Amino acid sequence: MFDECLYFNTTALARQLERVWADAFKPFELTPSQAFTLRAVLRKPGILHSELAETLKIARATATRAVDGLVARHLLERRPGRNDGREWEIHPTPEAANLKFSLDTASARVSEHLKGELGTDAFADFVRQARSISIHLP
Amino acid sequence: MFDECLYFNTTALARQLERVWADAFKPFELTPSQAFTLRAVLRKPGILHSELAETLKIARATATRAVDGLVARHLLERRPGRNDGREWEIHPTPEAANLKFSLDTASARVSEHLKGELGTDAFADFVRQARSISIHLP
DNA sequence: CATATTTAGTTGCATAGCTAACCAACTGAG
DNA sequence: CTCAGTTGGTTAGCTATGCAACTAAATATG
Repeated sequence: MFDECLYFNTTALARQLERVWADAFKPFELTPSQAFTLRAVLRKPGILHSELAETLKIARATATRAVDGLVARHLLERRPGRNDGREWEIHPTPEAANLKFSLDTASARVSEHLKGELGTDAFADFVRQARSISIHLP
Repeated sequence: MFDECLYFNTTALARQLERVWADAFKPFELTPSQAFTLRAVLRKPGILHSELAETLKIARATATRAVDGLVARHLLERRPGRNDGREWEIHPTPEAANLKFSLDTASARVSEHLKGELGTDAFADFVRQARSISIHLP
């Protein structure tokens, strides 16, 4: 009914992908949000909240909650920023460090599987276009 | 950081589009979800909850809530199904009927604007690809 | 026909996201 | 140096979504 609508089709696809990636991270008992938050910190230990929000393209408030949850699960910890007393560095715990490879692999496995179904080029084109549309939007 | 990730880029784009369409429907004091729910009913008055959920690609439970909200705002009403006592038909109120054209136009205006920025073909290709990926997913 | 199964819709509970308002710490202008 | 403004992060309150469990109605099966 809204076959030509960018909004409708993108949001519907996003919800569907949410389920696919949720399955992929289920073995770790992490939601996609949690897994991506963790992956971002694992790639840049000591990242600040504001950087994290920017990296994940979420609001700062949302980043606070995401980190809260992973701190509660002993996967992340906050340390006071060195120069600026308002800032907090986010560090992975050793437990989280052990997951780094598996998480990246879990996500890569889904991606590879979908590339198989959709064709590597179509897949890459779509992602590229998504980014391109994104940067054109307000 | 997740530049090549289908999940990441699609969900981020979806959130961004959410904001764009939210602006478009703001004059009606409707969120995008509400506006699309209403538009779906306006296109098919008497639609059943299950059909609505399928049309909007949301869970039935979510459809229930969406309709609840619009019933509370006197834009929709439920009528008992004719044949099957479990079913409910969803009908637009006269007040909602007045909005039909404006809502469709508001959405079309955003789309046209974006087509201008992104190029009509790129826009259409992307939407087509989104649907194509969607039907390949579980 | 009586009971078991399926189906339409709802409710409870949880997650992730947002904006707005806030606090505390930093910065800069006078 | 002080006070106004800015900035990093948090909190409050809201929406949309999902899954799982439920109710009630319809259907099927024996």
